[in-house]
Amino acid sequence: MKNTKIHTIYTTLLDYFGYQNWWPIVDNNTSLYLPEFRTRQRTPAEIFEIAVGAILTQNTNWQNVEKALINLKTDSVLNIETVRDIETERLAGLIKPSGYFNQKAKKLKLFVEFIDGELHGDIMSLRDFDIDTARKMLLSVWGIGKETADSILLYGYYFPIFVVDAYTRRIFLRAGIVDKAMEYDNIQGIFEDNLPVDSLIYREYHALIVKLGVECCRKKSLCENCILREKSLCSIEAK
DNA sequence: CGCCAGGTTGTTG
DNA sequence: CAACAACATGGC
Repeated sequence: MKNTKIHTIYTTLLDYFGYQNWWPIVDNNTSLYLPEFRTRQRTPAEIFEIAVGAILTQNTNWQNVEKALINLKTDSVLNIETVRDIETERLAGLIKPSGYFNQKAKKLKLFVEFIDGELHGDIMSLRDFDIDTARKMLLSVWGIGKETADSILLYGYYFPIFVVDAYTRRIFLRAGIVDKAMEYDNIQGIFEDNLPVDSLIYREYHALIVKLGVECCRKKSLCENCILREKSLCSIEAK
């Protein structure tokens, strides 16, 4: 059975916040969110940057990730060849602002090993696998879990796969649509079963969820500002 | 100063 | 299998 609330919340957030144009690309020391990202295919360089950003943003705010990406770009390190050749210690130093820098440096190295090995150096070739295979391939890489894999697949390659993150859990827990014990794939299924199979909708919806999470649905919620509460789509008491 | 951020992995009961 | 620890920086 269809849960129309899932789609209603999407259109409500889109009306209120507008298109988010994710995933950002860093240029001239700022993150760019361009309308063209909604329609045009990503270039190999962009896909690599999106994947690096997805790894660096694990449990880390974007502001810190942006600093790390700026460091990488400034030193011309944000490409497969250079990440392959750079010393792990120097890579870790460049991404220090994003936190967990030793682990993340290792993750970036292993991701490039994956591209070299499984994809024969061609990052675009992941597109040619079916969605389940591509996901399993990414999940086999140490340091890439479900959210990171799905972010790469959705925002890099436009595979129609819904990204579930901490904000998704929190917002839809508070809205009474998911429960605390629900697992990642289960929550993902709720969205995919109640929305058109459409990469653009999945991309914008997840970005809008993050927008609402940052602006209103924080750990200490700011319900007085929340459009979902205003539209009676979420009924928790403000605390 | 304490809290927290667009998670993942490893360990323990 | 669930709960918990480890990983770490910078902004508010």
